[in-house]
Amino acid sequence: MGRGKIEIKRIENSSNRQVTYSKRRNGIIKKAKEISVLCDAKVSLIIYASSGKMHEYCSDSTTLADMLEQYHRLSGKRLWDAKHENLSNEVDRIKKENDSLQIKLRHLKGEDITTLTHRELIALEDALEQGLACVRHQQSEIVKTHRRNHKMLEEENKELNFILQQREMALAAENVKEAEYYQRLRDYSSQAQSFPYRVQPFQPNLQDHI
Amino acid sequence: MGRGKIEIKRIENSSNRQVTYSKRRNGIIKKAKEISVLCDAKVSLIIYASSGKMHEYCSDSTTLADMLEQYHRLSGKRLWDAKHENLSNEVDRIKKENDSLQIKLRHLKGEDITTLTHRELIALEDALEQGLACVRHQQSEIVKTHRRNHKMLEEENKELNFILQQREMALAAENVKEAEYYQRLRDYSSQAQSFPYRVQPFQPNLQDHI
DNA sequence: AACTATTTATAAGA
DNA sequence: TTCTTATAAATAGTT
Repeated sequence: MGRGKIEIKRIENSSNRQVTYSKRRNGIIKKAKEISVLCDAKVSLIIYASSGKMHEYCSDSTTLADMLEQYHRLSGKRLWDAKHENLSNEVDRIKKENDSLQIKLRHLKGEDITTLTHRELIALEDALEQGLACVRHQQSEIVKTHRRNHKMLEEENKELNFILQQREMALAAENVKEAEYYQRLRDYSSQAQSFPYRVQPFQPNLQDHI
Repeated sequence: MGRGKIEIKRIENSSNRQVTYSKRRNGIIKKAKEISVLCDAKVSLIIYASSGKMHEYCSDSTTLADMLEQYHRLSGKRLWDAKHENLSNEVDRIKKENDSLQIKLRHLKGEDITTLTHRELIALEDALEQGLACVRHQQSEIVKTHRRNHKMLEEENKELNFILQQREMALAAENVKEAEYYQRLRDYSSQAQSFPYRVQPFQPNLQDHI
């Protein structure tokens, strides 16, 4: 449709191709709009020019995501990447694992065991007994540790008490010395000014005991 | 383009709409093919009729999945993001649940319990004890059932044996009768041809005893 | 589904 | 790109 008929094959002239692309792209999008209005249809249209530029059209009544969702439902083909599929599979796998764990857990708690065989019950009993043994062993370990700690604290206490005592005794001795010194001082001063040399006041070195 | 101009608005006549849809759908798809050949473009076109039927076109040089991948690259919009995200979250959630179940299970088996507190160990011990109690109760139930079944079989056996005995006794009685009959027969024949009437041979009815 | 009068799209040119 | 216009193509209404 135009001044001359054209063959439907790649337009070799690049700028011609570009112009035709632009015109026909608009044409298609117009047609898409028209059919979606006239016939109540949903249309999704994505066009990439060879240049890489993208144009899209999607009917007002829907979204591209909706269209693809519906595509999946109708055709069964999943358009999105393998990742999605992988995730789906993983969810299923983990859910199954989860269920089996839940069942095991319930069995160990003694629930839902009426369907178990004699053999299974024996295995379960063994597991429970072993678990119980481990738990009790661990409890006794804790008690032992507590005792050990308690003992250590006690010894430390004793030692500290001993040191304290020593210091108190040292302090008492110093006090005695000091008392004697002041007594002597009083004795000298009662013998009047005749005392010929200056006496250094006593300075107990408390730093050693702090 | 047609016998008369039409306004671009929903065609109310249903069959008209259907016909127009069909014609224009073909038209668009033809246009899509043409532009993709003439201009080296990639086109993806999905159309849903209001009836729900789907038609699609995708340039030979590509696939719908490719188109969407490119769509994502060019527009940054992931069309299935929400779903993907949901699945991811679900995987994470279930994995966490799984881990916690695994840990609980290991604890019940007496593994990895060195980090537990005294309080936790006591709870664990209680759970194990209760589990063990349930399992043992179930075991005793099974034994009881077995015993009951055994008893029933024994009684059934006894009954069958009794019936068998009765039948053997009946059979023995028949045998005695038969022997007496043949003895009498021999006695008669030893008294020569004087016996005036024909004797029916004895036919024991064994059917009654089978 | 086929026909055809008419509208619409567009190729080529400016 | 955009406008113009001759012509090809699409299609609305009809059969």
